[in-house]
Amino acid sequence: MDDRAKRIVETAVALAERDGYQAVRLRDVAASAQVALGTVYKRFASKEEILIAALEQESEKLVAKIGRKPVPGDGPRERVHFVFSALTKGLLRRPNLAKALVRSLASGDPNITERVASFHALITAMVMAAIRGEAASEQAEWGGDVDERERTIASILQNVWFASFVGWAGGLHEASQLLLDIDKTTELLLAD
Amino acid sequence: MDDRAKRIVETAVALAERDGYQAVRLRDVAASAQVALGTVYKRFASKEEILIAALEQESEKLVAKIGRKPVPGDGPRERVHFVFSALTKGLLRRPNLAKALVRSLASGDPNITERVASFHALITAMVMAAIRGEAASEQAEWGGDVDERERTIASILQNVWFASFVGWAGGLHEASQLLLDIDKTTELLLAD
DNA sequence: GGGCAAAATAGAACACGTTTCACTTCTAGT
DNA sequence: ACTAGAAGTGAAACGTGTTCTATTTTGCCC
Repeated sequence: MDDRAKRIVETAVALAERDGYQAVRLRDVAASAQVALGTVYKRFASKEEILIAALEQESEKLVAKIGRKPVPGDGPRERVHFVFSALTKGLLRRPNLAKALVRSLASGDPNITERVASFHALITAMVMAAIRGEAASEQAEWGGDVDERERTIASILQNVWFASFVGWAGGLHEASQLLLDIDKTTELLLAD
Repeated sequence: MDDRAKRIVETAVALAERDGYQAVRLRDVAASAQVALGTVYKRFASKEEILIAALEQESEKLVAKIGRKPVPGDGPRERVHFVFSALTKGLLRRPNLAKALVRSLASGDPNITERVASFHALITAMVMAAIRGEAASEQAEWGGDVDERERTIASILQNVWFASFVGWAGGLHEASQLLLDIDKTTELLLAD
């Protein structure tokens, strides 16, 4: 990502953080990033793509924070709780930004399908690492020997978290519900 | 809902069915429903509200089809499968419409929060009925004696289905994945 | 340091959701 | 029937995502 693209994404993040999705007006983004509107569209095909790039940037930061070391905690449940707690807190520190990013994730825009899939895969991988008590970055080293049951459980947890996240973003419930949902699910799916 | 409102929603459904969310242009809706644009906005606050009204109409039809009789099937798993299968097939019969409706469900628009919550509650209630082998419409008769564990399981299944539905709408996977996700989840959560 | 292709720019223009407004038609109560 | 207020209409206008174009600037090769 070149310099201008970085400025564009950072500006979009700043605007979303302050006032949410609708505040990311591309004319404002361009002006604030000291770039012409045409340049924005040379780098990004749409507003959604800018926000997905922002999501990628933010998730890299989160992974850097919590994905390096083996997940702490005495059992799978505790470790899964830890990962989702860190993820959720990390994102909800800036709720307006978080809502804007979820909105892009759930937009259904066919042009960002691959990147949405990558995000989901990233979360699933982190959850699998948590179940096993490994560091998420070890994922790359695995052979093909992933336990199918663990993958399924991780995927369910990822789906529950995502659905609950969308629900929070839409005002269905408080942020605390996110972890409640995850905890209830792990209680039924994982040994202590 | 008065006559004009009905025509508006029906027109929106027809347009979404043919060409998806973006094809529901409100000027076209108004023209096709033989109504002025101002009248559309007197009935509905936004495009999202029209589509949510369409979702309510469609889910009523689905409930009428599958919610009247006790859910068929020999065990909770089979019955849950039946309900989600019917729901999914019913919606995916018109994929463009289904995508448009999911998009509204996941839009995060704060003005439709209550109706999104109602939809989720409806699905959850149907799943609980399926677990118990009852008819969903019996729900109203229940006292307060809902089994907390069953409610939790139903809610998890609802979340998984919704997340998978959003994934399908965004091109992440085929429609068949929806039922696979549900079946894998019930295998882990419910006795046969 | 001149020339050229690629990139960037300013700004107009377009599409569509949404709002507004001036005017007309209904409808209910008398 | 008459009238006041509600509802509907048609058209214009605005905001913002997106596209387009003519012009300028930049980076690079000789």
